[in-house]
Amino acid sequence: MPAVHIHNTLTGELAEINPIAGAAGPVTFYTCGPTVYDDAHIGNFRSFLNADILRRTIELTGTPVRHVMNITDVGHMTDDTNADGAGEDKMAVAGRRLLEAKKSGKIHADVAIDANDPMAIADFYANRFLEDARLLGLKVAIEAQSDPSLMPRPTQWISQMLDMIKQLIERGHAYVASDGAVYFNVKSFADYGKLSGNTLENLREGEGGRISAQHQAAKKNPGDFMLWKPDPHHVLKWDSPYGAGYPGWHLECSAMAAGLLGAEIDIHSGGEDNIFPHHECEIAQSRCAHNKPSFARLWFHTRHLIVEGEKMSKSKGNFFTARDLFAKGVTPAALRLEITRTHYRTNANFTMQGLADCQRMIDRWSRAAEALQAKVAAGTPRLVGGDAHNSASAKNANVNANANANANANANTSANVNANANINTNACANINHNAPAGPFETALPRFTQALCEDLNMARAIAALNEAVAVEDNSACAHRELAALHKMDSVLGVLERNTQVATSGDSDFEAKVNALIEVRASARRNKDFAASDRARDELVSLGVQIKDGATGTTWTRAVRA
RNA sequence: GGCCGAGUACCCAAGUGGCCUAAGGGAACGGAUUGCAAAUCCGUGAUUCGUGGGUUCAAAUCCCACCUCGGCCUCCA
Repeated sequence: MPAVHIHNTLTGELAEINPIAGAAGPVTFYTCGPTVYDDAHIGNFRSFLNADILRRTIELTGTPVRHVMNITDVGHMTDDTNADGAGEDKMAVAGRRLLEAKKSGKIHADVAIDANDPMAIADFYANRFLEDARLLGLKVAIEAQSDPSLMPRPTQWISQMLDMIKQLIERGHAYVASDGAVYFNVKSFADYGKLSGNTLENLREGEGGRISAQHQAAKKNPGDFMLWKPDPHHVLKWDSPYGAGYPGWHLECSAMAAGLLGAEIDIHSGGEDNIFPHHECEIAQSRCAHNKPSFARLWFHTRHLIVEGEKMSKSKGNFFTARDLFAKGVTPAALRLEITRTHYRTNANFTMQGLADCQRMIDRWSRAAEALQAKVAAGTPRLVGGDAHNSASAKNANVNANANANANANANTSANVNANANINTNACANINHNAPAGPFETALPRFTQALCEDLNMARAIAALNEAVAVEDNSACAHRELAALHKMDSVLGVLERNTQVATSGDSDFEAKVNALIEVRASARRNKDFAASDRARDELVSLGVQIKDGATGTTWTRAVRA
């Protein structure tokens, strides 16, 4: 198995992933998740899904991963000029927006939520986020259903944050300033700036226009950042030795990563905008509080997504949320592929055309999977040795394929296949070990290699596409299907290539099915004028029909 | 102003010194199929890599300048 190599923001070089826990893993991986004061947009999801692709790639090479992603339910400050201190909590702003959304009908008025309760707002959006994330195949969100600790929320970690502050003060890295707030002293940490390439000199005071003079005056150095803000009137506050208030937002990830993964971790990921200040500050806090030579060994940052060639930002309002797109009829699979297929360190250009391109690719892969499935079910593979072929094995084809996909890391040599056969004695009963490797088995090592080289998705996808274009009946369908599933274990699209149901679908479905029946009977009677009328009507309803060997199927056409 | 990325066909996008007269996908066009379509299948497609110089036997790839776009410089994935 090739080792995974990833560009490390901290060193600027390609680094091999060598788990702290040893070669057998697990790799400890922390991802900065969303702040749930609004629905996550596709740019957010690009960062989360790239982390998911990395995690699945590591798993593809046989190393388990312990992946943690926070859901931030503490409001970060919204007032730009007071980013280091006061300002309105985002949850309070979200509450107002919720009320407006209800008024305008964007959110059903009967959604029971108290817009004045920040925790209720956070819960509301966290649940919507988790729905979207699971639809998109974000593995950590799926795992969190059985182990919620994998997606921690900072409001549950306040005491650990206070412990860290205490440590930092005791070790001389933090101080209580004249304004009552606790700050981290950046001059006490020599490596401050190493991640972002910023030197304290280059961080010219106030250049971003977001530091208030009032707070600057209280700090020892202009670059010092807040660890605790006493504010007895804030919407969210906790007791502390420094007065009732709330923690500095960089602290939450440090505390949760340490608590759930360890004081030193293998990988930490986020969007490129997290590099500075968020991750720079995390490194400073974590290393100083825990007295360790490193925090995360490897920093993985995804560049931003642009939309139809233009910059996307919340303030401009030209962004899509995942659910916007699902409502238009975009499949989760197509969205997942569209926002992960471009290399994570380049700005990806999201387009509706690109979404359609991805859909066509996925549809073709799905057909290939179905064709292989059918061959497996039909017992097509030439059998070697004994009574392997029976109906039970055909019935289990699906299960078998998945079992193989998981166990069969490198199906290139017969030795490997035999090893797997021993593991899955029954499951592999009708595998033909003597058949030559088919196109998918041949593509798998190329696919894996491409991903191991800094997640080269384009090359991995090309390897798969080239395999799909080749028909090879001499290969064992079982093994071919396993190889295809193995590739999809990273891409994660085959399982979610269906449109998300919207409310009111059942009436619509009945109407569509009726029209399809009208058209079918008109065609049987060779009344083509009538059948074309029915077809036109279906098109105007936004329905796309496909005439297949077994009848007519339909999907909602994707609206622009 | 400082630091950091990127510009490859109509679109998305690999390739970072010779296997490049540039991968893969989509669009378009031609063919097969279809009552006609859609879907599907097959085929065609950049002598050229933002612009101008330079280095080299050899450049999309290295160097210099310029243009354009994006990110960070204490809200942001």
